[in-house]
Amino acid sequence: MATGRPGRTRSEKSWQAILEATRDELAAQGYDRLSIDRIATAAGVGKQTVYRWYPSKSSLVAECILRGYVVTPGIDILETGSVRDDIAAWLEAFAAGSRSPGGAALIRAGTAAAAEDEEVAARYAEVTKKTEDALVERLETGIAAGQLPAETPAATLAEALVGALLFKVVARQEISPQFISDLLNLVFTKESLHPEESV
Amino acid sequence: MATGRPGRTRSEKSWQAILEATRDELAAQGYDRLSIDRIATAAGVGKQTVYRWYPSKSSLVAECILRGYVVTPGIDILETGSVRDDIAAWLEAFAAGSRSPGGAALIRAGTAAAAEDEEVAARYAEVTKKTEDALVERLETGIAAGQLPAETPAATLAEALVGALLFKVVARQEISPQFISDLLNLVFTKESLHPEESV
Amino acid sequence: MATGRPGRTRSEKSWQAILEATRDELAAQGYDRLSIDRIATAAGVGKQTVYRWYPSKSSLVAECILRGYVVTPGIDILETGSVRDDIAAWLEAFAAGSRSPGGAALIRAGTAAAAEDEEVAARYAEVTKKTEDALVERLETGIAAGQLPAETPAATLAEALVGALLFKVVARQEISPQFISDLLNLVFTKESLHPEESV
Amino acid sequence: MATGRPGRTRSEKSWQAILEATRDELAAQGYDRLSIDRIATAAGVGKQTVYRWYPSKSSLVAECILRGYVVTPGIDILETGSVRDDIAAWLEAFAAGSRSPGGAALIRAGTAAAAEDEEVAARYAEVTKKTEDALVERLETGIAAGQLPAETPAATLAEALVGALLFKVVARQEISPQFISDLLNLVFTKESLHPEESV
DNA sequence: AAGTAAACGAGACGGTACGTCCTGTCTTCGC
DNA sequence: GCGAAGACAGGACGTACCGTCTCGTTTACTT
Repeated sequence: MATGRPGRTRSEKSWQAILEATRDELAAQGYDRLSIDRIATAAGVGKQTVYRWYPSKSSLVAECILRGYVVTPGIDILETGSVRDDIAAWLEAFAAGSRSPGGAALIRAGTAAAAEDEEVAARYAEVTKKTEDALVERLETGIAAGQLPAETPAATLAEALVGALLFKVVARQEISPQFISDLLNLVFTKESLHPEESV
Repeated sequence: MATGRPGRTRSEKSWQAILEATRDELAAQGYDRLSIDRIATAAGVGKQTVYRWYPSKSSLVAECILRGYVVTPGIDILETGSVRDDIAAWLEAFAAGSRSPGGAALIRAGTAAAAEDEEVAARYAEVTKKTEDALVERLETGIAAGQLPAETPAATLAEALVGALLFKVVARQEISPQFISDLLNLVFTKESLHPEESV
Repeated sequence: MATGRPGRTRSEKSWQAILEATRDELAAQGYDRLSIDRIATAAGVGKQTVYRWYPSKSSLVAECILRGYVVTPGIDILETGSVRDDIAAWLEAFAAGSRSPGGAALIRAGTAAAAEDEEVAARYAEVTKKTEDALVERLETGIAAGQLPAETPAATLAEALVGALLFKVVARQEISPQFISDLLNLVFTKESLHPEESV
Repeated sequence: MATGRPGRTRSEKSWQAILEATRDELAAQGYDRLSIDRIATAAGVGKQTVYRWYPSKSSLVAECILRGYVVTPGIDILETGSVRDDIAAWLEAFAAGSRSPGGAALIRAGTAAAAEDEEVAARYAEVTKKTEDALVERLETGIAAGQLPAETPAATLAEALVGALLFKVVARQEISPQFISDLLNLVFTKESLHPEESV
């Protein structure tokens, strides 16, 4: 695979080691305690190599987020026939992820990074958008199946759900079964077309 | 104001100058670019004075947040008779606040701080809780007035609304009238007791 | 010992540790392999403390030289009655110093530093001047005693002697007894008033 | 010009460009601020090509010195009949060289390099030796002509003269006509066989 | 003419050191 | 005795070079 450019080709291996080290540091230390020195050492790489790939701490983190190393609120949403069940499964999957060892730490670090830096925010939004799109798709199937009111604003609903969950993680509150159940009740109101509901 | 102790009393003025300088730095630089050195200089205060009041960057920011210097999603919620109108007014007030010059920057800095530090997260939750409580109160008045279903989980709804809004700010997306309108439609479903709504 | 200035007083101890560490590094590594990092670590001092005292590697070395940590071609010149014997003793003392473990290394490092940096050169000249002055004083006593021609240009002679010796050290050549003896014969020529000479 | 070996022949042009770039850097920056990177770039050459010719900064400088790019204290010594006049001419030529723009800078850089590195010192000594040999030759002619005492130690005298001059350059002092005149008076004492001298 | 191999320019690699900034602590003076 | 001023040890920053190691290309010698 010729590059056409002179000089040694950039090391794919170093690049991956950098991203992995960054993820580990993010989970262990959070965003503002990240140290490029430490990342480079952990990755077995010169500091200059880190800077050759990414000009700043924030763009490095942005890349990690974009590549799903950090915030991946599970894109896979089931399609079992019941929208409510599928959304419930997704909520529980997210809650489970946020309870895993580094899970919440990574989400918090990523959110902090997004809150502090415009570029990171853009990547963060890109990634959450994917989840929201998957949610929207499932919600619209539900609308088509008559399981949700026709005028449900799916995109906004998806955004609100993601926001609510991330907020819980940032505020360091547990995403309890009760919370999930309440959210479901809000989305699928009594008046909705899914009358068998109970908390 | 005699303290009964010998020696010079701690300067209230210094203390305020510190908090104000911190707020300004937070708005201008964000959380991880905060510098105690700069804060002390800007406040015209010795570094030790800062540390005398607050043992760390995070607890200083925690205090700023707690005292409403940073994230204040307007606690005052109207009671005009229509829950929907009152919630709409609150949403719009928040949106307006997030569009003001330092408004979004402060919210983002505070959120980043909360995401990175447990103590800050606790204060952050304390502050958002006040807003949520006010929302809950208004929602329950609405329920009592029959403007919302009896089984509406007010606390969770309040949390989700706050989360959704903060997420928009972090992701650097505008809180559009459409978004607000959609949120209202989600809360006050067509089948709800407020049928005259339209986007 | 009041300084009149606020703030912590500069640590005399740190300062001495820095100079000693510098001297050790100079002897061990030479001038251009000096590392401020290493000096600071060896002195048990923060790098900033080094820079607070000296703005650059060269001014640090300049100070070391000036304080006699580096090039001290023995100022003490005897006054036994015979100029020739006294100068011979001094030459031999210098030769001995240049043969001691770190002796030659320090002289070379200091000379390299002087050759590369104007400020160091000034201090270097200051120090060698002291030796030259002592030599001149002794030579003039000798002239007065009729042991040297009246018109001997003592200052230039002193400078030439110092230069010749330093050159030998830089060129990494031994200062042999023969060389010393030859120098003496040049200064105290056969025609001079010290007729008992033999190589 | 067949080499008998396969592969591209080493580029004479690159080699010269390297030496010239090194000399320019030495004159402009001194020895310890030399940068192989900069030399390679200035010479329009890959860094590896520099290292192919010379394994280190010091051996590169050693070569420059040896090839007379750096320290050339003028070998050509006249033979007019008067030793004193010829030595005087040489001293003045050296003084003139040390006053030329890059002249003193190159001498200082070379001396610094010699003081810091054994290999460079060896080449430096080789080059100064040539000058000393030429001086010795002229001095011995003078001795034979009866213009200097028979027992004059020519080699040591030559070494001392070179050392005295280089020391002046390193110490950044001008080689004044007075200094030259004094040196001559020392070598050719009043009692010597050239009595018509006066300052 | 095709093949082999060394040297070329370019430039990325793992590292070390730079000089600056900041942290949290300690110390000295002035109010 | 508090508070500003500021020095302290320590650690991270982003940059500059070190000497090495590929790249793709050019040039010479060998088949």
